[in-house]
Amino acid sequence: MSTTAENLLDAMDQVIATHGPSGVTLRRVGAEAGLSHTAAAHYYGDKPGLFTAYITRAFNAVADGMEAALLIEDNRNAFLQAASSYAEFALEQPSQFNVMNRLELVRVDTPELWAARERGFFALAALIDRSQAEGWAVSRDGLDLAATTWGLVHGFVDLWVGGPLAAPYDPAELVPTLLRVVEDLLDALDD
Amino acid sequence: MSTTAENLLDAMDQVIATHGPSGVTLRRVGAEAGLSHTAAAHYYGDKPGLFTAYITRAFNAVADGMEAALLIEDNRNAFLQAASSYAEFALEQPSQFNVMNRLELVRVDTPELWAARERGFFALAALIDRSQAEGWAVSRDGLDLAATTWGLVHGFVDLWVGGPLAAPYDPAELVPTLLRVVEDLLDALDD
DNA sequence: AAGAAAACTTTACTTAGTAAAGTAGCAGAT
DNA sequence: ATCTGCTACTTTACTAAGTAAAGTTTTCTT
Repeated sequence: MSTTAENLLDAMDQVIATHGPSGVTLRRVGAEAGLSHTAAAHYYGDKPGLFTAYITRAFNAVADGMEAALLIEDNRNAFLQAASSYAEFALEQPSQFNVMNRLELVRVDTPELWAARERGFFALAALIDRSQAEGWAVSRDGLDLAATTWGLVHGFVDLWVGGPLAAPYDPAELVPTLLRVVEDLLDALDD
Repeated sequence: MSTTAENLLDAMDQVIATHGPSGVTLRRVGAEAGLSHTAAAHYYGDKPGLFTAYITRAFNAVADGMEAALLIEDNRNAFLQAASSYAEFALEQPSQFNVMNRLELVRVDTPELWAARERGFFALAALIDRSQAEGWAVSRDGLDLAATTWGLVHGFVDLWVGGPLAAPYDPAELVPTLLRVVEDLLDALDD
């Protein structure tokens, strides 16, 4: 069973898919969910509030994937799993991925949003910590490594999904290509 | 001397800086430029048209930096110059950088926009071509290399400027850190 | 000097966000 | 059993903003 509030977030997926992020109106989201044009505002306060809830949910989904990757014991495989789960999320939930980093859509002073963002970052940081404890890239700063690896994966996927690399490339090639690149990066960062 | 049309694009910088990308209204842009609320629509057709012109100009500015980097004879230094010019553009023109990749804001079927995007990509591709001709990373696919290097630089800068890495990091450290990362990547990709 | 085109403005209409008040159904308390 | 209040919305109404269309003024062009 899903609540009315959750149904509104599901309606967002549909509205973004058909009308794009800028085509999101509270009226359309309400209509898509079979409710009045003020229903979304009732549950989430206003439009930024609706986007905040939507994006928070997306970050938590990404963080779930990262934390699942952490369960893999082999560090290299854990990194690869984290990267591919990020890419797969982008491919499977393009509506969510496309708006996740649009800070201007959200109410930035929302603790739940930052907590959701940090969950993913902390999972990556933990993996790096663990890898360094086992001798990988020990001469480097942990935060640097997190920024580098996250930056590469995010940038790569972002450009592929809707960016200028979308045209020349085949979506089915994203994950394998990304994995090659991440492997190279892991080797490059090692001492 | 600058034209009224250019003044409107300059007004955009100001409006985005003070009200954010979603705070851009034709009325505000007109007012900022000392014109009526329909002036921007007169010159650029409509709001997407205004953003298209604004973003096209930004891509051309980035491409200028990339093409300037191409003039450096040493390949490694050319890569580093290209990366730092990208990062410096992001730091100096945050308003422009923040909306450059927002495809939903623009009229995507605008040849000038794609031409401007391609200028930068082609400059990078030319640099990679040249580097491969001189023996660097010869076993790899050129497009792969372009995607990887652009993806890393873009992702890194994007997360630093306004993204989740903005908080823990100092802007002044962006360029030096990025250059370290790019050097590592260049070594990693080499055979 | 006259006509045309360029460079805007004025007016007016429609869509969308949002505040505020309203209503229907259900849950205990009495 | 009914009263009270709460939950879950809707209705109404107002204002900001995009945009079409027509109008006005200035500036070329010849």
